[in-house]
Amino acid sequence: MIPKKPPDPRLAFDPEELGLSEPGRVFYRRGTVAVARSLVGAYLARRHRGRWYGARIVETEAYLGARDRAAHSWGGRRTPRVEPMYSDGGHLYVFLVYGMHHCANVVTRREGVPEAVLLRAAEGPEGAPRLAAGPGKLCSALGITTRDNGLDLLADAIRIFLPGRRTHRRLGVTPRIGIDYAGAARDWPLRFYDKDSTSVSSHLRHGDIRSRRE
DNA sequence: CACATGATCGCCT
DNA sequence: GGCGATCATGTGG
Repeated sequence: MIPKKPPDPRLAFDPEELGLSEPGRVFYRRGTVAVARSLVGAYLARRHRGRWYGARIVETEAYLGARDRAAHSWGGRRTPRVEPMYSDGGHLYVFLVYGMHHCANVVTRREGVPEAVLLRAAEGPEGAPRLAAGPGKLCSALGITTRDNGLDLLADAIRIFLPGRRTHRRLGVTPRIGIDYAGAARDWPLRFYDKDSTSVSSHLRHGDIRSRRE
């Protein structure tokens, strides 16, 4: 069989040592904005050849299904590519953009409600600087490709781990990136990020949003 | 630092 | 046939 693309060895980590735990299905079935906020500070992890590799998520975006012009499922579009967005909360939706970069999404809500959270950036340990600072780089660092499309985050080799309670985190909110075509939805405040992380994606790193004029 | 551009291909119209 | 839920590199100020 064809070997999967391996994760970057610098992302090796131990969920138990960090005191992390996995959420249940109900976590993912909540409102998409709530899930997007909760995932900032959580860990995206992959089991590869008996070891865990993972990175702490520092930036996410919510995509609100049929009513959201920026979402692939806008207007209820249901094509083979988008199909995983219609699955039950807690599944993975991976797609290819610009012919070369992959983007990973966590599906939310119930089966039939096509909403998801785009994982835009994550950070590894010291020594892996900005390895996953962008949606394409995040997938590249963990070796996530369309082969992983549709995986169940509660059963398969890609998982989400939540940090312990009282974990410090300052959450920033802005409009989403790269969706200027989306009409009014362009300005919805659906991007969430860790204000104290240096690994957010490169567009707005040194501060706030650029002015958006029509 | 602020743009501009090229690479590259699956998906949708 | 056109265009992205991107990124690295190159130009100019």
